[in-house]
Amino acid sequence: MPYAKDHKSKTRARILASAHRQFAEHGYDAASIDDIMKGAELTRGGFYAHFRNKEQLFLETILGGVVADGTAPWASARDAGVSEIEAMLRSYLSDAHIHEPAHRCPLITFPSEVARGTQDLRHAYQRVSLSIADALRSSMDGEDNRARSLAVLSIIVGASVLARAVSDEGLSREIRAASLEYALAPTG
Amino acid sequence: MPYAKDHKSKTRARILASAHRQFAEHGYDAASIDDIMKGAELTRGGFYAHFRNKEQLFLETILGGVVADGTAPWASARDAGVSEIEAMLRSYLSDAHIHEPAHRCPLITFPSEVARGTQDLRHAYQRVSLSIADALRSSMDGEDNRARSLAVLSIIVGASVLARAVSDEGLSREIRAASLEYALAPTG
DNA sequence: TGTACATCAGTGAACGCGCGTTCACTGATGTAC
DNA sequence: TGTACATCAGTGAACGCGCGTTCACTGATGTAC
Repeated sequence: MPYAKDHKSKTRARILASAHRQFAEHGYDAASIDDIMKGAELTRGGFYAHFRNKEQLFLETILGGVVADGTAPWASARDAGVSEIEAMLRSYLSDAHIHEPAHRCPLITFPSEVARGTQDLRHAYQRVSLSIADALRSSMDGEDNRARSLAVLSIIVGASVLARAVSDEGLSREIRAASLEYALAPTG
Repeated sequence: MPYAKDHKSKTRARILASAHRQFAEHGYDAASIDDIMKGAELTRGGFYAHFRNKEQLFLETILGGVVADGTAPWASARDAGVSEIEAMLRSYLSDAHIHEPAHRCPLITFPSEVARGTQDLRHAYQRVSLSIADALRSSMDGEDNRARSLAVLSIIVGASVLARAVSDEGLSREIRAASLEYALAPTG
């Protein structure tokens, strides 16, 4: 047993973290394995000892978002004086989350890539979607909230996608504010 | 004057149409100028007589969506027995629009590419966003609907993005149905 | 009406480049004695 | 405690390939006479 037994898994995690950054910033095609490995302080050849190929790395990058992580913007949160659901939505739509270069949530960082991708990729994206919808749902009042949680997920995903792709920061904020209000409004 | 005077502009339009198809199906990076030109029944060298480079072609592809087009899914429409806004939302979220390979609306076809793109690209995306929001707004009852039109735009964009990227067709429909209902619900 | 010509849209070979992936190797390190 | 060894994570040159872009050219066509 050369090397400690968690040595390889730690290296693998470093590659995944670097991959997330590179994919988020440049997109799937434009992020190169060379740059990803450099970001993990390794050289390109070592990549294939950890992942089958680039496609599998991307899939794991997306699935990484589903891992329980208390700092994720869709994690349960509670600010002073606002409901749990409001705190989650505000965090998800915050300037910090929208403009972070290595965007946390795969749903709004890789929508085009996944829509054009393999069934495996879409399956991973679906898992993340349902996981976030469940997190939203469990912080909503009332019962039988499945439909409402999916609609609210649509709102925050749409608002985030638009907010990031629009050129005017004022409009970006306006879209998020209008969407937040709409998402929180009671429906009959 | 060799060639009729609309000859070049017709060729240009053919290239744009082919580009939209290729970009929508494969994404910006994976769509090659070679394939785009083949789709317009031309060869690669001729491209640069029509467009400065690939980037400019992409920008014009996105702006093409803003052009008045009665057949666009966000165009004014009226089905029997439903309000104008409901007809528009149903059309936008229909199976036909969501699963069309050469997806019509640039907002849901190129979100990742634009978010990572140049200011010019985001400006074009913003113009399309506002144009569709205006179309929604003008078919809404009541006044001062700017905020509501932006929120509804977020819902249909988010629902479409999720619906296309998810692996299960049943979930895709469920997301769209829940989002449609939420978008049409009166808010207070 | 028929022909020579000038124009310029379109051709296709060529360019340099960076990509994903492979592979023979190197060398750091835990274990056995 | 000290040393030789086997292991295997990581290296980096090399591969074939397709990309965006350039450019010298070809040849179809409207116009002038």
